[in-house]
Amino acid sequence: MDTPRPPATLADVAERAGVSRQTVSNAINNPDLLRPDTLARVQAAIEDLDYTPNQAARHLRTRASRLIGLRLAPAQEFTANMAMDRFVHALVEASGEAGYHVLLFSGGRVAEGEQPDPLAGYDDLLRSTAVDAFVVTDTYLGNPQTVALTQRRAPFVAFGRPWDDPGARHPWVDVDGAAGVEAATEHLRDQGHERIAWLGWPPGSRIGEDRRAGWHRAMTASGLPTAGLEAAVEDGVLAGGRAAASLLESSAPTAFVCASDTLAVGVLGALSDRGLEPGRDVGVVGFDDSQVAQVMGLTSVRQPLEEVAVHLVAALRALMTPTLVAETGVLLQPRLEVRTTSTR
Amino acid sequence: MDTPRPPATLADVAERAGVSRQTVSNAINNPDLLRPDTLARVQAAIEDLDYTPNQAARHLRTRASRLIGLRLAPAQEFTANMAMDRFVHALVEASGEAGYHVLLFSGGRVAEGEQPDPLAGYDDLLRSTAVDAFVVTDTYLGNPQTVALTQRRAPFVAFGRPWDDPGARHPWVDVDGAAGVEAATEHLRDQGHERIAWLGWPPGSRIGEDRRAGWHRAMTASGLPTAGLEAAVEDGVLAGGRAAASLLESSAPTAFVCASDTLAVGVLGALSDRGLEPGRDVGVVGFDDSQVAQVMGLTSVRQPLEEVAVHLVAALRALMTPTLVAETGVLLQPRLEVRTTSTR
DNA sequence: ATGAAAGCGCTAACAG
DNA sequence: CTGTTAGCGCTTTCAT
Repeated sequence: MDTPRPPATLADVAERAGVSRQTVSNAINNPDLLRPDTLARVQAAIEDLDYTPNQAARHLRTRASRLIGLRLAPAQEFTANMAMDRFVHALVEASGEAGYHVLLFSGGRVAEGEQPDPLAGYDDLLRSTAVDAFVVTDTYLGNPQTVALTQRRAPFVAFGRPWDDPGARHPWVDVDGAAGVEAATEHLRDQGHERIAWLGWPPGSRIGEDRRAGWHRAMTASGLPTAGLEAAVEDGVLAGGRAAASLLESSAPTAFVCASDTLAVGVLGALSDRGLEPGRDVGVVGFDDSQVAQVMGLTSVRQPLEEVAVHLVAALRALMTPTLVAETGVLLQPRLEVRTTSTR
Repeated sequence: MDTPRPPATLADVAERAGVSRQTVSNAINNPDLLRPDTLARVQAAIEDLDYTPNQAARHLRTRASRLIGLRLAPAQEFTANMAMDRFVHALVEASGEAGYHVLLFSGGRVAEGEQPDPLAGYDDLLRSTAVDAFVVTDTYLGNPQTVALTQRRAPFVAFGRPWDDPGARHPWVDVDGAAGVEAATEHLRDQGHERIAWLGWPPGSRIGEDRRAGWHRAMTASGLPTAGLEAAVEDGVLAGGRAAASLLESSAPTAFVCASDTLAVGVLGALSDRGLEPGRDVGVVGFDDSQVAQVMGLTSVRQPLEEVAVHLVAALRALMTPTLVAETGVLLQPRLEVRTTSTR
């Protein structure tokens, strides 16, 4: 019990079971090739010896590590990080079910004043056969890495549409932000609101434009006015608060749909300054269903990250199984998490 | 450019450089063994061929994967998850600097009505040589896994003190919660508060008791009253709000120190219900410096997770380097992040 | 300072 | 259905 005996190997099991090493290997990887009684004998030996295959040896032989690489963004990139935690969880879970583990690596230190190298880390991991494939998450940056990875013939799937690259061939999974915002807007309309404002980001963010489109679509479809009812500011509580104050001043909206929970929190602050109560007086909806939203009772659009992860893993498996062919694009629907800031 | 040429191997490099394979290996792992000119020639060949050592082969030979295992807790365990995101980031960063990657695995699905197996996943990863060591984070559960891992002679370090196990021999790193809360309490006292209430968790959580001790220590040291100025409730916004309301009613505190940001948000709600302004009227301090605190302007005790990660990795390296000997315990000081809810 | 030989533990390919 | 042979790419002896 106290001797750190080296772990059993295939050969040990084979000897104990009175079969060849190959048969043990088959017992593990292709059980149906064995006669039931042989199989049972081998399994008993495995049990007795507490045998677990050595991954390194298996990897060397099969040229597969059963590891999926995920790069953690170096800094807080815009707003997407709010949900990163949940996404990582979901991915680990989904990968685990498929027999994969998730290997985290960092974007690498960014030297002062230098552009972060979007490819840092990928290359080494790939060529050193440390991972079998990647999940790329920050495609909204203009996805320089997706084209680079494609060039390198690296197997990868993206969480996020290839917005700027209509020729992209890689599998991707994304969430329909526009539909989410549309549903949020309709929800506010159903609560009796007519002057529903959009608080979004400055132009240039495809995700931001997509979300705004959802608001605009819902408003025009319902015959509601949009003129003067929108503002675009950097993601931040203060900026959101100021923009909300100014909108309240200029165009008297009775509800706000926001591109992020952060902006929505800013709106909440502006309301509080004016003695207005969220929900009863003014409806507010955020985006991402972050911890902030959950804790503050903020109605928010929630991305189905668990589902995203499952689809990503499925695509990955398809990618790595020559006989399977992966869907190239999957668009998932978010859900509106209704809380107190949008109901009277 | 288009041919997916197989990656170069050591032999390729050796041939190109006109040396033996062993020399190339030395060039990489023990450069000082080579004559400068040979070294340069080998390095040029490596460059030309874009060579990266095959990890699987290296792992098999050296019996080390340069992977650190981190288990993601199955569910939302109490309050600690608020900071998990930041911690994972920090660990990935610190590991990367030391040439390690982080392998994430899940606690495994917990069958309906069953106890989650605290050891699920560890065993296989270890024996299959998939990881070299583990970082264990949820020691506050009564750390069943630390003893189990110790028995199995698995190299691991813990984020969290071995509260219930004075005989524990494994390295650990923790944050001095008591000192953090003490500093928070003193900060409120310095702001002129005398009736400072403690809003904590029900007994039974060592972390909770530790934090409470910090408040109590600061109060008695300053000769301030504590009687009737505390409440213990489950972690939650609603529970925190109710407890705060009841304390305000019964003992008129002018400030609250809370065991978590969640509880502090509850206090904020209770204040708002009464038309009291956080900071000006009543001081409020939370714990963890979560996104919620940052977004709401909540003063909070911030754990130095980056530093924790660095120490954990250092301990891990010591553990795996026979010549080095690791410190068994490191206690780090948190920092008070002062925002608007505690200043007038 | 450099090279030759051996083998880590496994599985693919082929025989029987 | 089972066994034999070979070798994945690397590093650790041990010679030179």
